Amino acid sequence: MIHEPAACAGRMLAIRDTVELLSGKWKIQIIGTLVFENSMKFMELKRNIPGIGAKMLSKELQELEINQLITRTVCDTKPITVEYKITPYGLTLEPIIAELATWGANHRKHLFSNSN
Amino acid sequence: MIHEPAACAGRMLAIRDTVELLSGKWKIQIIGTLVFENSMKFMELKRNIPGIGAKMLSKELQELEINQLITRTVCDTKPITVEYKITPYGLTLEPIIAELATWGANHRKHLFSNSN
DNA sequence: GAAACTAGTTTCCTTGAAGAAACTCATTAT
DNA sequence: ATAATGAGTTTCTTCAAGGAAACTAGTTTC
Repeated sequence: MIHEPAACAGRMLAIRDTVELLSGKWKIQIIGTLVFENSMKFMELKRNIPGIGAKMLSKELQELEINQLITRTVCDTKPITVEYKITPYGLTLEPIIAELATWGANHRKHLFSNSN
Repeated sequence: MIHEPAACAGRMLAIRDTVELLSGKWKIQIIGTLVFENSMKFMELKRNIPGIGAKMLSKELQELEINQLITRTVCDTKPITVEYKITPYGLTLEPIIAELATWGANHRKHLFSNSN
């Protein structure tokens, strides 16, 4: 923990990079699911993430793949299925996901204890 | 780490709660700055966060205050200044901010080692 | 009295993110 | 034949997030 202005600016840059990579309404949820389940088919993901449409799911998955956080594998099944899997690199996001989850869970308690 | 579907759904809910609380282009940066600097005036924040406009800064600060992550204190100076300060509760976001920062920093190295 | 400073607010405008619905295409079950 | 399934793509539309610029208001310095 350094307080030099330069180090601070670099830190803010890093934060912005991460946030931008995970931007979009569904990316964190997709990653969160895949970190947890390791691998899922397109339709399984769609069913698992309530409210998401095919277009959005497809788009977000493409962007995650471009950033090497997940892999896309076409499976030779009838009918064809596509398996999405988290990469080892994608798994390095797990601490972030975990912190978001524990903070959110705690926040519920905080709200409850505050609203008498 | 449980894999029951109910626990998984709850976990996803918690993640969404946190993400929503920090939604908006500037909130994480504001929190990041205030976690680091502890307290700042309106204009200091504006100068510290490149690109943000007065309207957005004001709006995001209001929302953060509503969620008790920061406090707003009018100082009796000439001209008046307003001090924004992170609350103890806001400080509990520090692990998230820290993870975002270290992941982003690491991502830079990853990109570098991957290109050529 | 003009200009400058802090801390905003107001108005007006643009653009991109997101959604809904229909469509493709290959295969297979009825 | 027709419906269903998986994995998308395409089109069309809308709404809200965000930005720019001007404005308020109180005080103070030039």
